[in-house]
Amino acid sequence: MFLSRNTNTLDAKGRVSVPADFRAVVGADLASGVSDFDGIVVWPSFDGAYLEGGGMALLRDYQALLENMDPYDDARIAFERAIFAESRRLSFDANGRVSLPKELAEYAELNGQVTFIGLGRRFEIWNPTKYEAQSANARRMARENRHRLRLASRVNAPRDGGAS
Amino acid sequence: MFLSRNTNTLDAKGRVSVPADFRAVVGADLASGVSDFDGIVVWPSFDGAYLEGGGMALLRDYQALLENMDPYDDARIAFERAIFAESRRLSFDANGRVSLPKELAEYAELNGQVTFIGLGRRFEIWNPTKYEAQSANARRMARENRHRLRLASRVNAPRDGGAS
DNA sequence: TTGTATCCCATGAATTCCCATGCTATCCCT
DNA sequence: AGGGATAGCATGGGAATTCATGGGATACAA
Repeated sequence: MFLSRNTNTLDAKGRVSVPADFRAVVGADLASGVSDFDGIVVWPSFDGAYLEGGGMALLRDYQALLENMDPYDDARIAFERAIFAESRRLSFDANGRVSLPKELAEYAELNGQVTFIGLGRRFEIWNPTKYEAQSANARRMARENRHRLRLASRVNAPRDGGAS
Repeated sequence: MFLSRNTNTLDAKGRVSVPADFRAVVGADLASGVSDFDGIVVWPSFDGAYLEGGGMALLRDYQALLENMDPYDDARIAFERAIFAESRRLSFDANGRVSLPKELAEYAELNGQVTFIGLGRRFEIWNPTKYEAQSANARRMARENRHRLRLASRVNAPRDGGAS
């Protein structure tokens, strides 16, 4: 599970260290045979100027999701083009860095510093300054909506689960 | 289940012993295969100057809750950013300590002593002095709302019957 | 050549690991 | 029940390892 937020430097050669925690996540997939690729997969978000990424396991999940949609559903085709076609495999070097293709860095307006954001099954890569605003906003909104963060009871799960 | 209140010292290296009871809780998850991580996960509360935490099992529960929401629901994104992105995996050393990242200690204004508060499925980490005021307040409010503390009847009542 | 991508090695800082200690609660034996 | 041994827990400090980062060398393509 990708957790935590981590800012690393993007050097002149376009390399950036992937946080060790993140490497451990995809490393576990590799060890357990879920994946055969020692690295991450990254693509430009279709929702803003940042990148999305994950391990091969995530891509498999998206593949399964899309294969359950109608083959000629326009949305399915659009997702395939926006995610699979735009994504790049970035493999780790001996020190746990990847080299970020220029197009991706430009798309997300990355220079100097980049922030990795763990979001559970996937992660995002942001320009640190751009993420600041997002983060402050998220905290405020999380606080306002905190009544919706109600875990189902583990013992006798009630029917409604009701955020009312 | 995380129970009781426990104050331990935060040393110069930022280490603090996790109460043995708490370690037993996450240890059980580990042994039963619910989790594969021997430690706790901690993040800054978005509701005050204290930390929230739990085991990986808790995070999975939150993940399940969030993945049932619309992927682009603003509240879902806010929770993901406020919890997953801000949380840190803290693994136990051989003596059951974790090292608390500086940002988290600063956020909760922790120095010298920290108080772990067991709250069932999750726990909180407070500056002991700050928690005092909170605690008195909680007792008063619990008293005012005592009529609402009505247990649901259990379908298969166990034999112990025990008003202990 | 020039730019680009990989691989290898070096380094400082931060983190983790390991061992030792005092204290307390528990157990066991008489 | 006394009293001593024992094990678990919280804490301190030093050593070793990992992590992020910079730079040089090498290979390949434009």
